[in-house]
Amino acid sequence: MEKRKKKDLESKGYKVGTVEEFLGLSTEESEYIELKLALSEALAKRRIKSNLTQAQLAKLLKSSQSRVAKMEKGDPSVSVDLLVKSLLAMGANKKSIAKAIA
Amino acid sequence: MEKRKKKDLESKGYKVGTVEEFLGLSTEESEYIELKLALSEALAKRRIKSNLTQAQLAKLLKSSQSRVAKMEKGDPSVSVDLLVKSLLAMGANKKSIAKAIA
DNA sequence: TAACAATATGTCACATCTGACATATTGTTA
DNA sequence: TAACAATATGTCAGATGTGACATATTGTTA
Repeated sequence: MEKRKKKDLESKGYKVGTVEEFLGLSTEESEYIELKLALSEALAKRRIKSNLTQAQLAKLLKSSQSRVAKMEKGDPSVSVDLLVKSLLAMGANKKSIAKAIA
Repeated sequence: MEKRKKKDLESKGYKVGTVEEFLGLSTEESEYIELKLALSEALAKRRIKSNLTQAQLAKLLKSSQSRVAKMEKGDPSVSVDLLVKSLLAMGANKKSIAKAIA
């Protein structure tokens, strides 16, 4: 946000900061969430590109449609492990995963 | 391995191939293991650089010395999640993690 | 080489993740 | 807008991961 606007808002009593500050997240927590989200998105993209439905991908992964949906949404119940394994199962490699994260 | 030597060994009845072939791992599995190992090593490096013992790092992470040892060894009982969270807790960010993996 | 510090290994109770199912919500197409 | 396909959400029993502890092994220093 530009400084001008920030001052304006603050003068009107708004507290202005980053999303992390607003939600009370440490950079550590927000980095973790962002990393997970990056993997989620990479997974969804790959699936779309492969013209698969969540149900079809689920079968491929020996999982379920509902879990795939949660993976793609970055649901808290989904681990980074599962995301990584799923990406690898779809043909990704370390390098492409690194790229997705960075 | 150079082709010459490979032929030699094969002529003597050895089966020569990659480690993955030898262990019967799919590329998917071996990529996963390599990725985990990369994170393990990154963690150990960071700890050494910070002049911490495993016990000290454990305290920092609210974990235990034995778990830190397992993390650094890439023990199967350790998840990628834990490795990532630990790295972030030590000051790493997405970018540095991506770099470690790639 | 004895004493100590650091790291490694095995085990387990408790916590978190997972696939599966049911069901709700949101597209899509006739 | 009805019928259908795809995605999303809630729940739970069983699977897997976790910190903690005990103890073994490996380094280090006197």
